[in-house]
Amino acid sequence: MLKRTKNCGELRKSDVGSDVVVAGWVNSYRDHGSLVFIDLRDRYGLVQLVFDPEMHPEAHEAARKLRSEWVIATAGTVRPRSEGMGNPKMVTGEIEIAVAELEILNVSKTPPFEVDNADKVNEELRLSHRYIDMRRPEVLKMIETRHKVAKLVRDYLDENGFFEIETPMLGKSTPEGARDFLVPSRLYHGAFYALPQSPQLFKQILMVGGVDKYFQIVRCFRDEDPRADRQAEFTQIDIEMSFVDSDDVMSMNEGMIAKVFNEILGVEVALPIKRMTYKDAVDNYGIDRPDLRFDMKLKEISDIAKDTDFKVFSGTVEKGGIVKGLCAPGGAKYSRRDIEKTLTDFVADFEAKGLAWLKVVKPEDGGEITLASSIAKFFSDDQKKQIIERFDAKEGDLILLIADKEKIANKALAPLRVKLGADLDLYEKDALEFVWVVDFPMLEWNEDNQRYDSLHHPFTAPLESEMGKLDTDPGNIISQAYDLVVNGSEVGGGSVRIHDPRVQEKVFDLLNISKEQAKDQFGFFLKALEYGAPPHGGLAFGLDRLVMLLTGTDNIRDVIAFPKTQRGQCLLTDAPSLVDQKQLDELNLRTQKHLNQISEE
RNA sequence: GGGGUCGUAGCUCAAUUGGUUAGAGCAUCGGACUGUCGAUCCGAAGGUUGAGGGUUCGAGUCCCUUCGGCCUCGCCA
Repeated sequence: MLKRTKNCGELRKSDVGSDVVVAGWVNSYRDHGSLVFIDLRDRYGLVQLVFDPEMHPEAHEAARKLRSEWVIATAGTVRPRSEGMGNPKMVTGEIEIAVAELEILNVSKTPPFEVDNADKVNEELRLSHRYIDMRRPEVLKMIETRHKVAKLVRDYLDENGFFEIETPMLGKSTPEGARDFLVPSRLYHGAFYALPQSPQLFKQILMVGGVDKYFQIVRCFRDEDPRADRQAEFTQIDIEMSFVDSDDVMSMNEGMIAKVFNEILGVEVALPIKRMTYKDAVDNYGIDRPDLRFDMKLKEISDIAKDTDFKVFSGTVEKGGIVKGLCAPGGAKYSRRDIEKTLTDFVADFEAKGLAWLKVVKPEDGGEITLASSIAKFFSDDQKKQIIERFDAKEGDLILLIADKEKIANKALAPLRVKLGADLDLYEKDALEFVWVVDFPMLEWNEDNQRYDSLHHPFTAPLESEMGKLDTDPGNIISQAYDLVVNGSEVGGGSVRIHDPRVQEKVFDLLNISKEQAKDQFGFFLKALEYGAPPHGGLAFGLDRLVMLLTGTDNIRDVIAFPKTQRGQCLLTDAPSLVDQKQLDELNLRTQKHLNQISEE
């Protein structure tokens, strides 16, 4: 076999005259009957090969048979292309290789799609032939970026004294949180392991064990329906530190994030990253992960709305709801149909029952700006003026309002704001806005189950100053949790943990987890806390989302070498699949027919 | 579990209001060609219109069911 001496994509004018062996895949061929040109591709790029029948008839004859994606190695001489023959579109376009010897390393069936046009090909086909899709420079670039991020993270944390430690993948199922993936145990019939949703308890136990600083780039599993930016199997950069407060954790980690963005994108992240309280985020942006690339803050106008003749507004406020909205700069250009159909349908997905709109216009008589709308007649001139002032609205703007329960108004307005920000071009394409969201409530009242849920997770510590509220006012406890948000995407989050077993028991109690349940599910952990647990805290970054931001994609499958579909299938391997009866027998498992199937029989 | 959207040749797409034998570009196969680089030129082959059922004289097109991709609500401590 010809042994490779150079990579295709790295050859330059300076290599002219040297004899090289290159190997790769046939990207394209141009057969002139006499001269044959091949663009050869490897991970590093393309290079043009020339086969000349007068110089090397054997190689030329063989070259005429080459087809797309055949794997070849060639020996030849790098030579310059003469004046006007260069290809400025290729980085190797100033040279070519005059091939003396061709070795066909492997043939290929005609590929189901062309590598050059794969970005236009439907994703299903690309995923089932991921090894072909992967030959695209864009995909290899993602794989490279992901590798670089992992390396930067390892180097940074190593330099700062962290140990990389693996934790078990076969663990104990706990009913809290997301649905577990279960793995049946062969040795204990009827018992199951669960794949980790995160190594949360193990990393805390590592702190109890005196490890002091831990990290792991680790796969996590949550059996919930996927979205564009999440799938059931994902990777976290998991970090934990002892004897720290939340400021220590945030400053250590923003240093790491700044380094990653600097090395990969050349961006200087201004440190320290700014902070915003949970309350400010929800009040001004309707959500705990605000997109700060543009302003357009939400404003509440319940005080004005309650006195208007518009029953939808006044009635909602009377019933304890709010009227809240935003002012879209230049949004008056939307047609009434755009607003009443497209935008109203959009917010309806988030349970908003309606969307009121007011266009900011200048009257024909040239007076002061006012509001025009089918509902404008319900507002007095003074009320219109107050609304305009509240939003600091300008002529040509569009004010959109939702009257509903506060939770629903925020839930609908937050995505509406993001949509309008994009539609109205309110930010630069490559803008990056980082923010730590802090001061989260520790608990959240769950209406359906009539109990508290953890907003973060049950191991999150309250602010020390809030400890007194554990007995008196648990719903208003502020916790020591923090999320790092970039461009409206939560890329990481964590907290200072509870290290006092008495506090931990108290929190379980508030979460309506009985002593027996707590002992059964978390007994091992509570026990560990009793043997000298140091104060500790940490966080976890979503590696997939970080790489998405760094590569500018909004599809998580783009940043995973072997991703799964929306129904959790791997189209390459066809997992999940049925298994042999023998395997089931060994596990003492029997599959159950669906009720519908039974009734059909 | 719900909503939306898409599915036509290997790929990307077209096909008027339900109307003749479902077309085009690329890819494939055969031929021509000494400097191309998305090579060009000539020719050929390629279809259960995702699947099943229905309405109709007639269905890619309308209706029902179903499968799959994507987006999304719920869910995701």
